[in-house]
Amino acid sequence: MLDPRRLRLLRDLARLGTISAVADAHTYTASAVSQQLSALEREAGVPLLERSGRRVELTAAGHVLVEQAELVLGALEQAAAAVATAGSALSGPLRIGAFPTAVRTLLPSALVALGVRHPGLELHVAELDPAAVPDALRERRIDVGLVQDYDIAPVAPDPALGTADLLDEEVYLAVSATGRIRRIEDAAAEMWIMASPGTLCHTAGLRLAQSAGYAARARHHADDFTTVLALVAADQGVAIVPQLAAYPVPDGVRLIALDTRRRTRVAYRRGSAGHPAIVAAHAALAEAAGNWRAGVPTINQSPRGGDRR
Amino acid sequence: MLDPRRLRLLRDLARLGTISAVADAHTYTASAVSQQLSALEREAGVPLLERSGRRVELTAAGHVLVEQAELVLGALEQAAAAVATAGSALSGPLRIGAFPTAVRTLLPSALVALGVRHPGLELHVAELDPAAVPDALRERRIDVGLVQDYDIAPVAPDPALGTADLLDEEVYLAVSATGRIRRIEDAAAEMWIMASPGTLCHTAGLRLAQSAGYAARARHHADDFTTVLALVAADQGVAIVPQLAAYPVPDGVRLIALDTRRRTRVAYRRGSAGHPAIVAAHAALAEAAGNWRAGVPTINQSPRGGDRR
DNA sequence: GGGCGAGCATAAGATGAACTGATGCTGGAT
DNA sequence: ATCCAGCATCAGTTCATCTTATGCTCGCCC
Repeated sequence: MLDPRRLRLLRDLARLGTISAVADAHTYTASAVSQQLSALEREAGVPLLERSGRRVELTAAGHVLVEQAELVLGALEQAAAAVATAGSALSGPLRIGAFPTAVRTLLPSALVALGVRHPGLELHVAELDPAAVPDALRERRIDVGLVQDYDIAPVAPDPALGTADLLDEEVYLAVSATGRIRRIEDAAAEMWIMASPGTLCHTAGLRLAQSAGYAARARHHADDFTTVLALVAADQGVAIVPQLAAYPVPDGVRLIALDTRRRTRVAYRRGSAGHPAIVAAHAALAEAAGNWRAGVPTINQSPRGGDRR
Repeated sequence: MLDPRRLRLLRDLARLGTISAVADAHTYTASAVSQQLSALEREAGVPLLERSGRRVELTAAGHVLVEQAELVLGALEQAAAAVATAGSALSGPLRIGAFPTAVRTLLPSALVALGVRHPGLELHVAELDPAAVPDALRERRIDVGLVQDYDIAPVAPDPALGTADLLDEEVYLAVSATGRIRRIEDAAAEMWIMASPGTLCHTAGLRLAQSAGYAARARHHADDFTTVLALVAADQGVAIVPQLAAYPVPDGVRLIALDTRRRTRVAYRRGSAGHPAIVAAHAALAEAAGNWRAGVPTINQSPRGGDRR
């Protein structure tokens, strides 16, 4: 009988490309992964890997088994969800991964709500960039995460995940309150405060500037929007800031509405949508998002923006 | 992540009723099964069992998980079949369970064919009564088995198995060549040589006598048809004998065609129909059955029998 | 071409999980 | 009341998984 833990390793090898990368992802040594995959080959009765230079590649049979592995792992997720639904009370760990702004703004009240409604749950929250959420879910480091996309930086859906809508936000150019900038086009000569390269915020910033006809000149990199806004207030540059991070607007900062929006979704492993802990987490987060939405203004004046509202 | 070996134990507990029976079926101790099921409860996060007198019963959540377990186990079988199909050559064990007459008549040539076509296969044959085949497949003691039913003793399909047609045989009353019996109705006063109670042959024999208006008087029990026919030839009684076991007809034995047939099917775990080893085994057995069919006569004269041919 | 590091496979050992055997408790049948 | 069935738990044994060490091949860069 094929072992699901080994199937996961094979699946992740197909995705990550090297045994070392899989070992890192699972906090194992490469040796452990190598031996487990050899054991899987013996179980399967056919070669699944072949040496290719320093690396290994999947054989045709290996690729077939990766596809089947997704079905098996999905069935296991569904089984776990079904049995949790049938149980009378939620218990056990629930690991939530969220980006820093959400941890600051949404998670406090969501955790309180979850703790009151389901005292048996062990709640764990970790800060995690949305781009890292799919891997963390796949590798079972978290059970629920937050993923995002911007109009101007769309993200393809990941087939291993299910998602549910949480937030749809305006996006602003944050500028000094004493400056003369009226539109993003006026910020060509400004210094930009950007997120770390590789993050979606960074990509979105680059593309927004490009849409306005120039390449953003990055002077600072900061991922924490509280820090970003403090720099803007101190006249150290301009920055792209989503709605969730913009309020309360610090003194010295003015917001200019932009022609894009950011969407945030709750993500979980496909098959686990019905798991009551996932359902509960989504409900608590949605409630927190609703409360947040009720407390912040909307400043987008564009006809397109209006249509969206 | 739920462990499939534990899911199998839970599934088998639902079917067998006690932890001791599951332990016997898996050649484990009850203690090992108890501990593994406790571990499954911890994995699942809900109680799956509750004490009921000396025994345990499944909770509602336990029943839900048993249903899900069948899906998971089926997905694993499919994965194994798919990867075996993708491999270039068959290798590994193939365990075939067959009733003694089939082992004697069909298996020799089937094994030769398999050995020639797939030298990487490790072939294992065990004698196994058709009534025991479903459990043996479920418990992975065998990979392919032979199951049967008679018109007069139908057997409900087992949802955990897939099957494929192999043989459709005549059924005879074997009597002494020197006797005066012409029909089964004439055998009311005869001593019967019957199979062991609990076997399908035994049940079919009882029912055939009942259909002829009397209760068969069992004097001997024997499961080996070679022995049965020797006893008939020695005038020790009459017996129900299927076509596969009847030929070559020993001296001193006469066959009377009966108004029922026996069907034999190749059985395997559901989901594993596409496994090339199963495909190969079925093909080899079907070929052997075809060869056997070409070498034996048919003596059934009844219109209904003729229709069937 | 040589040196260095990446990447993997294998062997030996350490650690954790699965299984056995012993024990004690509850229950069901006689 | 007695005996045996059935299970849960504990302690010990056995087996599986993971780590560490080692050696090999490959690929990149100087």
